[in-house]
Amino acid sequence: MTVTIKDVAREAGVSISTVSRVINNSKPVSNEIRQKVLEVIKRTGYVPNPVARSLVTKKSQTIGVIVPDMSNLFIGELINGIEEVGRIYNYDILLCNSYGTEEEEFRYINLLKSKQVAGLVFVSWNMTEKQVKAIEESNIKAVYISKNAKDFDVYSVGINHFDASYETTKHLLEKGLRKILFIRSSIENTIADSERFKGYKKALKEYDIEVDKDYVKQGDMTSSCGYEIMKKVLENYTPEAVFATNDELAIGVMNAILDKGLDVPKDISVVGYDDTRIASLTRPKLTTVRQPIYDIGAVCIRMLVKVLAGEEISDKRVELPYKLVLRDSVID
Amino acid sequence: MTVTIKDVAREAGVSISTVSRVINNSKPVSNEIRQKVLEVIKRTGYVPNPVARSLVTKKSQTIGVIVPDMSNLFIGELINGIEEVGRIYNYDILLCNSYGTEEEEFRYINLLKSKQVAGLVFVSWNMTEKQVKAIEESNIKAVYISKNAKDFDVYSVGINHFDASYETTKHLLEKGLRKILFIRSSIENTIADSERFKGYKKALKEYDIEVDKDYVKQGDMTSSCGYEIMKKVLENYTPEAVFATNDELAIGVMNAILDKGLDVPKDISVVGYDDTRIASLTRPKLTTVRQPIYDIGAVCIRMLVKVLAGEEISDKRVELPYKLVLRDSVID
DNA sequence: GTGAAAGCGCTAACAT
DNA sequence: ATGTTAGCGCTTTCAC
Repeated sequence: MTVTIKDVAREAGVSISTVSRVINNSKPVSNEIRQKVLEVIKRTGYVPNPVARSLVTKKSQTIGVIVPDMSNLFIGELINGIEEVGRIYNYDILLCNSYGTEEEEFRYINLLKSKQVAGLVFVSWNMTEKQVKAIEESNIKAVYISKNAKDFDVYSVGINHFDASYETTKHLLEKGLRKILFIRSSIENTIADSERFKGYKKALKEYDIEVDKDYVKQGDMTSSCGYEIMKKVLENYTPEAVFATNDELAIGVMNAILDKGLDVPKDISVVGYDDTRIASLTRPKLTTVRQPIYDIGAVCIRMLVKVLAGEEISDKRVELPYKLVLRDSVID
Repeated sequence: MTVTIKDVAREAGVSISTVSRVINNSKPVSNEIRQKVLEVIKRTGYVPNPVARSLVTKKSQTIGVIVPDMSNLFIGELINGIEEVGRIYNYDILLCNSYGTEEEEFRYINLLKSKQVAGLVFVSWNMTEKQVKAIEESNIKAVYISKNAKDFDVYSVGINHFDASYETTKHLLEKGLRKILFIRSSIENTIADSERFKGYKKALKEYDIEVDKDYVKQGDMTSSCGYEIMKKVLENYTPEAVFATNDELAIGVMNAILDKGLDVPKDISVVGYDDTRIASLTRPKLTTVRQPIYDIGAVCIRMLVKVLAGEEISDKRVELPYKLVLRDSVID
């Protein structure tokens, strides 16, 4: 049988409240009794029942995490960070895979509410006003991770995509590359131009280059999409460089170029985004914008813990350092 | 305020027991009253509190999943399957990342027990007797996913690694390749030769080739490990083919060969294992053993649900079909 | 077929 | 500083 608070109380010759006080440090207990209780707890191997605890406190030690796809290196690494740091604060992770569909996201928000999760980490490729509304109405404290989280008045963690994109584009420009194809994620949902696109535009402008519509493509963030886009582009014209907004996309692009018999980077330079593990596995190795993915997850959960504790947060948006990692897919 | 069973009872003019009966279908309720209760539930948007429910039933609708690494394509895809199918059966996923360390695994087993999870999916690269013991003692029903799960008398899902490995090695042999380097995972923990290694040996034997110790290497399952192993090998001798027991490893191997100025597959053929998403992203594309990863997860959770329901399971070990996927990394 | 009541293991007033 | 007690929201005997 599992040992309960009652057993401990009886065994230690005290009331259950005293035991409760000891395990929660909620009220002063004389040192003598505390030691006695602790001893019994240790001896019996008592572990407080979190379910009973949740029932009365109406809070669990569980944090819901909604992600758009588990089989994605970015998400996986993110969860590593969320999970590991969450564990330090004694929180568990209840994982929900929405596959990026709004319907599922709403279902999960309700589910998590009924589960009385303490808080929520909401990860999305592109978040919307509607989602924020739904989460706010549920009264679940949340921290967001999304490319466009900056556009909302919510707690969020990420990098400065504008700067990163600007710096990357400028790097290509400095290498003498002019005709730069930009591949962005499909923008349905997003309010305005993405930060990344803005950064791209700013860099071009500094070089007095106009944004050519033919040089801005969009699609989902998969390698096959990158492959198809690039294949089609190469049938019509040949850019000098491609800036893809994630690594998989970039690899798809690179493969399309390679399969066409062209060389990367000699004929066309390619740069990716994220620096997931595959970025250094390709040949040529991919030059890419490194996001500190694990840290984003870690900081995110720390932020949530703070919010849950009612601590004051100076800035709702936290931006971590990024880095343009120079490898072999951009001409030197 | 959230609406409780009491509210529904009052509103419907019945007792809470009756409400409980209709929501659980646990005992007959007159149709008239049932309709009335259902109507109130619908109108008020009542959702039973799963926490309170767990407290009394001592079971939750949560399934614990212990994995060795989230940022791994194999694991990610597996979780997709587990999560999606689990959801169908109304189970949630409580995710635990053990980083492959025994200590964490044991901590999680205890944690999950205290959380009163309904069941457990235990994923490990290489499971041990000790782990099985710990899980059995915890009394949590579990299904295992591990290369060597077959060696234990537990519920498990996977593919027939012996056959797959045999077929793959034979394929290389048939292509005229003789000096085949086999890279296995580090074998501490494992009782005997792995199924995969046995398959490799059987194929060699059929061709009257003796297993050469220099041609069997081991290490962890990362690309960098594969790279290092291969780099060192190439300093001493040149195999005709390499059979790596996962894709990342294989890609590391391939890169070491490429970086040395040799060609894949002309100089050396390489074959991987798993067919994760990166397998078709490399150039040359990787020939590999496809495991139906998503399905393994899906079948696994279905099996667990059955076990939890007390259904009879004809065979504790379920093996799904695998397939040797021919791409470009093996000479034709 | 339905209701009253006990109790799951715990926390948090309220007493003392 | 410690004990008593009332629930948290639900399931489940046990009566009727």
